[in-house]
Amino acid sequence: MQIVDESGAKAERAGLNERQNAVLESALKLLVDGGEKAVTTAGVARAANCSKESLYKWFGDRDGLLSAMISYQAGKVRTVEVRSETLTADGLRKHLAAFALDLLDVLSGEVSLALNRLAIGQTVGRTAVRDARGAGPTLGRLLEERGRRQIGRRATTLLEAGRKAGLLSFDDADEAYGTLYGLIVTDAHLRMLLGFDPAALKKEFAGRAERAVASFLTLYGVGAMAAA
Amino acid sequence: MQIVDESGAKAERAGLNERQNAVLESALKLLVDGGEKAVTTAGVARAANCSKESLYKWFGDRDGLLSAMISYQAGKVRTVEVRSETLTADGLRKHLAAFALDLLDVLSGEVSLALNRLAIGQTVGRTAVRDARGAGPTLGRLLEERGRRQIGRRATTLLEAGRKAGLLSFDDADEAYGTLYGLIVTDAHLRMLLGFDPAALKKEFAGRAERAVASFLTLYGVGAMAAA
DNA sequence: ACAATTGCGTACCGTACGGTACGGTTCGGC
DNA sequence: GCCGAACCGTACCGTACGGTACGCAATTGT
Repeated sequence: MQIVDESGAKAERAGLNERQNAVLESALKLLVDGGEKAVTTAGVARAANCSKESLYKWFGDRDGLLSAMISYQAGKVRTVEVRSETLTADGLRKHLAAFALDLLDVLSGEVSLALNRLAIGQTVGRTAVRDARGAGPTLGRLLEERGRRQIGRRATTLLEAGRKAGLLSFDDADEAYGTLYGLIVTDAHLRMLLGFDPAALKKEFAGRAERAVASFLTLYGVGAMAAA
Repeated sequence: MQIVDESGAKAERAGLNERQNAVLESALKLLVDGGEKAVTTAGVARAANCSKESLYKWFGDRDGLLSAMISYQAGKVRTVEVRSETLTADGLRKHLAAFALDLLDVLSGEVSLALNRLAIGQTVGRTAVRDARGAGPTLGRLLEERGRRQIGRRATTLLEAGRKAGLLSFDDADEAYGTLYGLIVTDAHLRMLLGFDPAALKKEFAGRAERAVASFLTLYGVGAMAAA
């Protein structure tokens, strides 16, 4: 396989060319509406109009394919940086609300749910089914580092900005973020992973986000900020 | 709630005799340290010293076996009723702290984690892999109803008692419970499901529970109760 | 125009698993 | 002492999947 020039329009994520991304897209589609068992090498090859041999050449292994799917999807998530100065009380509240909605949106996404199910299904004990070969990091680790970490960074920087602006008060930003996360998500994520219809929960998202932010500000807000 | 060991004489849960419970115990052991793929009919039969034919006679199906495993394990969880009268401020705080610790304990249990992984792994979209035959409710539903529901009931009755005693203030008990759950668990459950070592998290349980209860009381406590 | 690379389609192999069938054995009732 | 039921151990069958090999078309470089 040769490395094609990177100037090709878009994508080219992580050294994968356009064709391979298309394959991953097909594989993700299969995963979303068929579960892990639907992601067979033959099935992916058929769905993507490529040969199994190419799959193995590109991804080395079924596990390699699965890992690539996670990395590929994670690469799609864009975090929006927040400008730390000019942070008013109402601005912070709005930013927090927006974050809450984004978080719920991401977590309830079909692809996200499918990938989480995949990674969890591969997990056993505190490691994961380890292939004979080296087989890089666990799928769970991969998902956590590429997914949750990114979102967490965005949140903590926002919280730090709030503290610098004298609007929030806390010792440990990570702990505060943990609280915020818990208030927003509660057990909705797990229930969706278990099959609860996301559509039914999505209707509550707005209210849920609002209440979570209100509670969070009650706990960590300074002065007027803490008023419900 | 506590995990009781009913190995003595009785049990006979849900129409299953002692022998079959022993088989389920073996199957759970296999699941815990081998993941779903380790629970093969032949493997269970070998581990339990029974024949495959008996497995099929008793549980009808591999899915039936998996369902029985969930039901069986869920039957072990006993919820401790709380006496609603004579509820002092400090008593409520203690009860909440105890609940928080119990919740974290249950969720971090190896068997619980393995079963959650199993149910999640079987889930696809908003349903689950549906067997040819009727095949009762989804494993995810089963797990949610027999596990989470029970714990939730205990919590909500405790919260109701607190409200009746004039110590707490909220409109919707379920919503308040959701907040409590989120404050306690945050994303610890998901991370453990993804393979994060529970032992590493268990050290924080005490502190985490305490902080969660304090935050909860700040949000929902009445008067002196709300003081950290 | 020719050679080489790439990749598709398909056929193939070994294995592992779900599910069934069968012979032998234990155990309780009569 | 005999009978039937329950059950164990094992062998067996069909299938599906991961992974590899091969033949042939298309594309690319020279």
